[in-house]
Amino acid sequence: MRKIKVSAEEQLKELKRGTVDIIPEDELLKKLKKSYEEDKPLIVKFGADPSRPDIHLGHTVILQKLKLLQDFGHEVHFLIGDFTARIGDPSGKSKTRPILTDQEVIENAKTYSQQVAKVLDMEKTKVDFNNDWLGELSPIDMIKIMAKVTISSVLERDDFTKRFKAQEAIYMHEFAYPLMQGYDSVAMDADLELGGTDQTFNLLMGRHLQKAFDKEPQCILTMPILEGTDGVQKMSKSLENYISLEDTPSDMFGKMMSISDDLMLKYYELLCRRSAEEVSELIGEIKSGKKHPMDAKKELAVEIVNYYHPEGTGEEERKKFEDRFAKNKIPDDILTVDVESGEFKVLDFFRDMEFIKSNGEGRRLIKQNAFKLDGKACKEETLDLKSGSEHILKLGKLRMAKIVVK
RNA sequence: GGCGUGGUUCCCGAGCGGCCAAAGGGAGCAGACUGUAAAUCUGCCGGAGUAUUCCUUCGAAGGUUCGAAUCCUUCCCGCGCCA
Repeated sequence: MRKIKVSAEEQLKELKRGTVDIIPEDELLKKLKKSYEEDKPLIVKFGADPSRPDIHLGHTVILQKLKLLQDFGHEVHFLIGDFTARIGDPSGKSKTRPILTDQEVIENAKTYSQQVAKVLDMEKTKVDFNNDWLGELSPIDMIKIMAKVTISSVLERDDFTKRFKAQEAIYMHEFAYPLMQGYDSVAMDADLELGGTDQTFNLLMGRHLQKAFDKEPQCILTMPILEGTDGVQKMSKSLENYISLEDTPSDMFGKMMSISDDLMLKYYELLCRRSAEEVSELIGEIKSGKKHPMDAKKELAVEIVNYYHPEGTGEEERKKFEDRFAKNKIPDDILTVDVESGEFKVLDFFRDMEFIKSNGEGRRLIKQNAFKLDGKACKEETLDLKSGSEHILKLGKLRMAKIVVK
């Protein structure tokens, strides 16, 4: 049975959707053609840093492309950078990132694959660890790799340029990072590597090193960086603007609804699974006012939730959301706590619930009318509770709990 | 190695002996307005207390002083120039 079923031209057309760059496009087409003719899958590389096992929607932009490649019959290699993780982080942000133990790396890799499985077909995915070959390199080998790359070319990397100009520290090992990552491509004989645009330099390094080691150079496909829920910075865990694949359905839905309309359009382009025509038509309708942006956003939220949770969850969440916010109903699954009757210290309760970090914060919120008792703003810090009664306590829009008085 | 310059609260960044829990901006939180959107406006934004008050904080440790983020000493770290 044929492995590669779709013609090279068609593959390329689909692959191009949403990409920023394919370097170089004609070369990729050639590879695709050859693979089609010989029925030999391309080796597709995607690297991941095992120190952050929480996958979010930003990652899925690329994962979906990988899935597409799998569907075409190509061989996706999911590379866990267990060696590079031990060198440290090149972003410069966190110098003191703890060095992972082997155990942790294995654990993280496991979690990683579990999450990736929500998009990729793991049966068809090869998981590689770069320590397998990088760990075998001798100092001489390392130096031989280094001899292939000039300082100025590394310094050209956007990230380094900025830090250099800003007079921030750059350490030697950070220079080594892209080299190691690039050498992975040599070791893997990668035909194509995917990454975000922020990875362009590292991806090109793979290409460069492959040439330097007399291998056929890989092509590169870059995807846009998805902005996080704040709409400005890239989606990342450390910026806390991310939507995790592990988020509960209601969190996922709520986070999707909190994005701006502009951002929603981008999300449509990069995250939804509809065809390019459908998306552009929808965008046209929104812009012309034919479709209300909120409806469009709800539809997208439903779609996303359904994809990462059981089918139908999205519709349920939509209903809950509408009840809760449009109709102002209290959700059925509200956090419920039994309390003693009599004197009730509101601040202590909110602290126990971890709604607030300090009493001062709680007092401020109360002063600002954020505390609602059974739907009405309340300024009291101490309540007198009668046994048998029930109350809904809200602090702002999202923090709420029901108390049942014994 | 020498010289210079800098390390401030979640981030950026003012302050350079008392009026400093420390300007301003960003982020965050709350309120108004909405579509739980964005934008905008308002308030808050180290901890404890109802509070005029106290405690902890300005790279680290000592010191000077009635009093230090601010001055001195040593140390640690960044950056630049020279070598």
